[in-house]
Amino acid sequence: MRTAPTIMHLDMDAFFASVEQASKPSLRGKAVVVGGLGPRGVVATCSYEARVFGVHSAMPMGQARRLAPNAAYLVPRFQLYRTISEQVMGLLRALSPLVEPLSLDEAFVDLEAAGAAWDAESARLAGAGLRTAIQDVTGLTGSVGLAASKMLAKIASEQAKPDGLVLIEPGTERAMLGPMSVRTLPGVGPATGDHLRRAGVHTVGELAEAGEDELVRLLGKAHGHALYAMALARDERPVVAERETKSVSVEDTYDVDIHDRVRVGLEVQRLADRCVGRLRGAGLSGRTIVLKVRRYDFSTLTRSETLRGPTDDPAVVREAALRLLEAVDTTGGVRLLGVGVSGLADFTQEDLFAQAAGEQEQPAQEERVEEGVREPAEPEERRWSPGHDVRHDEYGHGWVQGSGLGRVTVRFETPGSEPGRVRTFRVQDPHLRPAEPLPLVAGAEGAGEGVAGAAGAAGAAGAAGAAGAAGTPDRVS
DNA sequence: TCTGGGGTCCTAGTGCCC
DNA sequence: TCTGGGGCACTAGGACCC
Repeated sequence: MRTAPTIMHLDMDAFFASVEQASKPSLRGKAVVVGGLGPRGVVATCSYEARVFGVHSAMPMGQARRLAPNAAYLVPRFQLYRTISEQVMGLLRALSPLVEPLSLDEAFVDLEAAGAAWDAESARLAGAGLRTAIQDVTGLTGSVGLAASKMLAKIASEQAKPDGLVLIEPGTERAMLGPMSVRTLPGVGPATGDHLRRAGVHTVGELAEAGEDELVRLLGKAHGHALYAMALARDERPVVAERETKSVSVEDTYDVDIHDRVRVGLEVQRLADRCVGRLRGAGLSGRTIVLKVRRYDFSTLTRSETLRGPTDDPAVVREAALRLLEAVDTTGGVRLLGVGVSGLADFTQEDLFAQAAGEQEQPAQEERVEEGVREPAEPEERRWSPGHDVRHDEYGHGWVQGSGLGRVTVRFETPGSEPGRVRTFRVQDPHLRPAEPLPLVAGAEGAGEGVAGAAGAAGAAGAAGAAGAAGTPDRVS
């Protein structure tokens, strides 16, 4: 392990919710919950204001609504988050070529690799500079952890949240870790935590005292060795810039359990097509087809089949997935279906079977799937998702606050404006159209088209708290 | 109250080959 | 010829992460 704290972990604060607050002035300082809004949705992220009520990630949305009934509930806008994430990753890469993204809002950076830092002081300066740059470019805050290993840098950034910087001085690690809960360590979730607790191990210090042999006996070889090393603050994993994708999958949870076997089959084919679309988009093919079924009682099973060679042929994947489905009992209903491909290669080598199957190939597009299985088609029923941007011919740029009963409620404001007013329209109003998100900071590029009206710095303190998240419409057009 | 979606990694059982 | 063991591929499931 290195002797200077030159590994950095960046974690954007409540990322999805913060992006929504930055783009919607009326939500700043308010409880914001982002996640699936259907009957089986869960919370993806929520603002710190919502966490005060006990709301947290992975919580069922119904429970969140009971805890924070006045919060703003929005669906995720992944395309926008990806755009902002790319801006942040660009800032990291300007610091060092060795950047390891973990997700849209997290990354490790090896500061030593490019000479960006060599000791505690230079690392702290680099971290502080990065936080300022992120704020300038995106208007958002991120927390930075600096330490001599990835594990410790991640723990440090967790301690730094929200909007802070923590540096763990080399030599102090074990004393710091000792009293912490075992759940602090990466890889210790509810199951392992419970397992350890039953064995009388609660803290990282007790984990180290238990000894390697005991941990291997309790948790298995790989996990036991890894956890013992972490308990001693030993972590030699390097920052890896390029990671190969190992599998590609898509899955859907249905609002209501599906009982009809024919419908299940159609859904599996639709998922197979979507999965192949992703696979092809990434220039990949794969050998192993995986079907995932979650039944009415939440029991989950997977079935897989390995082909003779990698494929990206939708017909081949569809047929394999349907063969796997034949061996699954779906009586009682299914709540989730998924199709995945693993054993990936960056080439396609269709074998004879695949070619034979290709002779009766059908188009990969989802349009192939029969009606009645899919979402209602536009434009008969225009759908206005909460949180999505819109433009009105007369009132300009805004976002959907809610819709129902043939009405859609829109708040007209932009990232740089004061909190805006709410108006309600008919869902079919010809003057209202979906719009691209505006940049969070005036002048920042790439967050969408049409920067008009986005003047002024995002995050302006004066904008916070001036309007309720669920304001009453003041006009119906 | 009732549990998303997209991943990675590990373990254990089984069958096959040498 | 029989048996055992190692190595490997495959399959299924579980835990964990964001």
